[in-house]
Amino acid sequence: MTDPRRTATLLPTDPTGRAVIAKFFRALGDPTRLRLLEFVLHEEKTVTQCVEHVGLAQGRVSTHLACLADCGFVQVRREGRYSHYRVVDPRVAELVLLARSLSADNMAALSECMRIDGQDS
Amino acid sequence: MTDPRRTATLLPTDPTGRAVIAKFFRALGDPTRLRLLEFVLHEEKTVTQCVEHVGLAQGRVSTHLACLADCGFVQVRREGRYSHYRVVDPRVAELVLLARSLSADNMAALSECMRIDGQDS
DNA sequence: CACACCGATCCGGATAACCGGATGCTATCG
DNA sequence: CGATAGCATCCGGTTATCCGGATCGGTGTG
Repeated sequence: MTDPRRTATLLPTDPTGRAVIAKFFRALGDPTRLRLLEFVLHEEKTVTQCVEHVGLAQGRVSTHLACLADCGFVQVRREGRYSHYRVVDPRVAELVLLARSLSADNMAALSECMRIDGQDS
Repeated sequence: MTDPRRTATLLPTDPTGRAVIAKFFRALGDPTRLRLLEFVLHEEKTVTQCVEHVGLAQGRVSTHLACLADCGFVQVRREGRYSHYRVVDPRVAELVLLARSLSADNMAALSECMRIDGQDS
């Protein structure tokens, strides 16, 4: 940021913003972020609460939450020295549920797919 | 396949299969795969057609398609030496449209999110 | 005002994912 | 039956992503 030139996204590598949609999906493609998303789905949580919940370093959790906020999945509400995160848009839950139902029919193949996260043996 | 121990996914790191869902989303988190998915959304395409469409190496495209198939987004139909790929489940289009509508409201923040694909300046 | 608390950002290091090019396998064609 | 076309898989290299630990700003508290 602090970008002098406003040409940040002039030629977005593709006409329909596919790269942006891909980024959007990648934000959901991390177990920790998914976990955090579920955690703040129904009620506001502070960063510290999230840290306790997922058990990762505070800096990491803060970054994950900021990422989710950038991508529009969660909202931040600052109050004194606390930051409260929460999901507001109901389409978020809808999206996750749709993904869950879609992947339920393919759990086997999906979990054996070595082309993503190829952990063998 | 050829799996001696059937304990492939005994303790999947999380109870609800969050890791699998994350994998599922990551499959959609690549611009090329997204492009291929759209390409085979309404009609069957061979690998060669896909290669011509996206302009990447044949082996790469083949792998991308296999990945999409593993994750249940597309189906394969083998005919002679041709492999025809296609989207069958209508929920796939639904999922992508939902993502598009959700990200549309956050294009600005999303495209500037440096925490994913941090390409600066 | 000094101090503890909360949260955001920066840093190097480790791992996963993407890529092109080469190779192998099967099916069709001449 | 040799040659070729269509796909799938393997390989080394580059880039992105995730991580913990350290640091820095801002906010209350004693």
